[in-house]
Parts: sequence; structure tokens; C-alpha cells
Amino acid sequence: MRTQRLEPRARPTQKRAGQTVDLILTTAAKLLEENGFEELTTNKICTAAGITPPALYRYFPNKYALLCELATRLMAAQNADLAQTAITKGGARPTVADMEEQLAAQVRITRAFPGGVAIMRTLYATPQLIDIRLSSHWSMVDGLKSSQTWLAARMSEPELIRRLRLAVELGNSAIEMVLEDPDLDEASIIHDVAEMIVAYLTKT
Amino acid sequence: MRTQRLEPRARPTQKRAGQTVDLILTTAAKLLEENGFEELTTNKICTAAGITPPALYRYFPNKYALLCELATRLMAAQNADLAQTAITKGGARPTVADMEEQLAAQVRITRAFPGGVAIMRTLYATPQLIDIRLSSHWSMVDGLKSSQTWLAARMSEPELIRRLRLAVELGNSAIEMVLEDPDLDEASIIHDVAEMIVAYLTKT
DNA sequence: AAAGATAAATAGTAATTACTATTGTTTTGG
DNA sequence: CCAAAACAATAGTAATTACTATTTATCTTT
Repeated sequence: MRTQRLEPRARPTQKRAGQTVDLILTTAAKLLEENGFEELTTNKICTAAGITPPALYRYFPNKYALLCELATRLMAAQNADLAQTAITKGGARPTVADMEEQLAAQVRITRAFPGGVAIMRTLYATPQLIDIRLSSHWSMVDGLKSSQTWLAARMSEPELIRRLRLAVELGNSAIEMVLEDPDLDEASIIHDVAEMIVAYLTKT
Repeated sequence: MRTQRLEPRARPTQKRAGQTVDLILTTAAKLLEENGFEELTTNKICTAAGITPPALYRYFPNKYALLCELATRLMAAQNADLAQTAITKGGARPTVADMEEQLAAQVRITRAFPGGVAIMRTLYATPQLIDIRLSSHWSMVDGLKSSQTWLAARMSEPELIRRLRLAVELGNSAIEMVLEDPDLDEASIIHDVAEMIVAYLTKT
């Protein structure tokens, strides 16, 4: 194995370069969705994007860095939405309706993100991606820990963290399930999970 | 892409051949655990197993068939255990203690299976593997639907299926979580999830 | 408008990949 | 014990992979 470069050769400064980076990422996501992780190669990304390999390698040190960037952007979008609504609702007792909306929002965001569903699947494919997924979940826990003052007032911090961690994981699991299997009754699954999570978080 | 063979060139009939097949599978699992899915190649499997490519390709038509066999065997082990205890306990109202034991057993089985944790991760890597995972979950639902007579007597079949499907998914999610992150308090997570699932399944 | 900096293309390469036609070796049934 | 079947090794190959040294084009700034 050749020694892997860690940093890109250049950061995009001009507008054209920024467009190229976005084009590379959206093309990669599209191919990921169409043909899956195994079929995704840098050469195919370049061909599909109508650019050449040196252009890709100018901004991404290697193939995995590209995938990590894709994952990071999706995780950031999910986290941002969670932080948004968590802040506005965090002072009161969590409600099933709010939790439902929260989960539904995560589904919407992932669907709206180009290749989002496929990216969710690839999050298990390499150690780096597993890390990104895990730390995204922990950062959700961290955000909720601060914003959910109603819960924080009612239990110890370790207990709160433990419950939030599990809540995030189960919520995510339901989201993945719904994203993966379009035959399922999405609304009722989200409702049920929301109910379970709220009951779990608020129980004494 | 070359046309993919669907069937192996031969099934193992003699004892030696059966050993070779097992050796290939366990070696593949070991490499999967050590270096991850991306690093797994047929040539590496052969070298590590001390065999040659034609020996591998005699029993597996291609690389993906090998991975599918690995996944299928793990899923079968998990399903078998579930069926076992479900039958003995299915007549009565599900208890938290039984559910805890069930989840813990799944964790144990996966850990005991060579490369089990790594196989669980690769279940998202290709369409075929995603299918195997999904149909394994549905077959768990199917088994439980028949064995859990106490539940079946208390709700309509579609409702039962919906609840079991979600229960299986959430249970699996907790199992994956525990397998993936050794820092977590395994027992308490399993306990909490067991409680949630039992409450969900038995609620009216 | 020219100089300098940034961006992208040309034209590749070394290494690795999954996979095989053929030949030799072991096992089994009669 | 021997023929036939099953098994495995020898010795590869065509195709693909991630990636790059160098040259050319485009943009920005003065």
C-alpha cells in the first residue's frame, strides 16, 4: 500500500474550484446511490463529473477522504437540525408529537441530501466512517444534554447521558429502517418509536 | 464487468473439501475482522488460508457469494437461537428478564461466531448482503409470530407483525451498539432496551 | 494588459484485482 | 488394486484500481 496523503494539495479558493469540489461530492453521492459502495471508484467519479483525476486529487488527498467529507456533511446537516429544534423545545417535558416531528425531520433531511440514504449505508464501510457516525451520535447526545434542561433537572448527568445515547441510537435505527424499506408504514413506525423514546427518557 | 458465475463449480462432497470450505470461510472472517471489508480480497484469503485461488473458486462462484455465505451462516445462528427460546417461552406474557436474556444471547452468539462483529458491519456493504440482513429480520418476525401465542391472542396479525418487526429492529440496533462500542455499560443498555421492547409488545 | 497564481487537462503508471485453463495429486467405489 | 472421480496446485491474465509528473488554460490583481 502506498503511503497515503493526509492533506489535500490545495483548498478551493476561487469560485470555480468550489464548484468543482461540490460537483465531485454530489457526483460521488449519486454514483453511491446508483451502484453502491463497492462499485464506487475515483475514475468513475471523474468520468461522471466530467473532470479529470488530477482535479479530484487536487482537493481530496485520497478516495477515503472524499467519502469522509460526504459523511461529515450529511452528519452535520442532521446535527444542525437536531440542535435547531432541541433548543426551542428543550425547556419543557419532551412530548411524543415533538419527538415524532424530530424523527420525521431527520428522515426528510437524509432523503433531501443527495445520495443521503446511500451515505447512511456506507457509514459502516471503513473504520474512519464508523468513527464519523459514532462521533456524530455522541455530538447529538452532547447537544441534547445541554438543551434538554427539563430532563437534566430530573436525573444525574451520567444517567441522562446514558438515556440520551440509547435514545439517539434507537431513533437512528428507526430512521434507517424507514429509509431502507419503503414498504413499511413510515408514520406508524415513527409514532411508535417516538412514544417509546419519550417514555424512556421521562420515566423516573 | 465480466459475467458473474452464479453457481459454484462443485459442492464439497469429500471430507477434505468440506474442511477447505470451512477454512476459507473462517479465514475470510478473520481477515474481515482484522482489516475490514475494503481490504478483503480473494487473493489475501487464499494466502492466509494456505490454499490457491482455484481451490476457492471451486466452491464459491465469486467473491460476493463467499461473503453471502458468511452472512447467511451468522444470520442462521442468530435465528436458530431465537427460535429455540421463543418456542419454550412463547405461551406466556413476555417478561423483561426473558427479553434481556434473549438480547444477551444474541450478543454472545455474534461474539462467538468467528468474525461475527465484523460480519455484522459488512451487512450494509452490498445489495445482496442488505437483502440477507433484511430477510433474516423478517424470518425472525415470522418465527416469533408463530411462537408468541400470548401476543398473537391479544392483537390482530398485521398489528402483531408491525410490532414484532420494530422490536426486532430495535433489539438488533441495541445489539450492534453494544458490539461496536465496548465502553458502553452493556448490561444496563440491554436491560433498558428489553424493558422498552416488552412494554411496547404488551401494551394494549 | 501583463505577471503571477490558481485551476484543470494530457497522458499516463505501478500495483492490484478477481478470476481461470491446464496439469498434477489424492480419495473412493467396484 | 485400479480406474474414475474429486480435489488442489501451477502459473498465469486481462482488466481495473488509485494516483501523479508535467503541461496547458483560466482567473485575479496590479
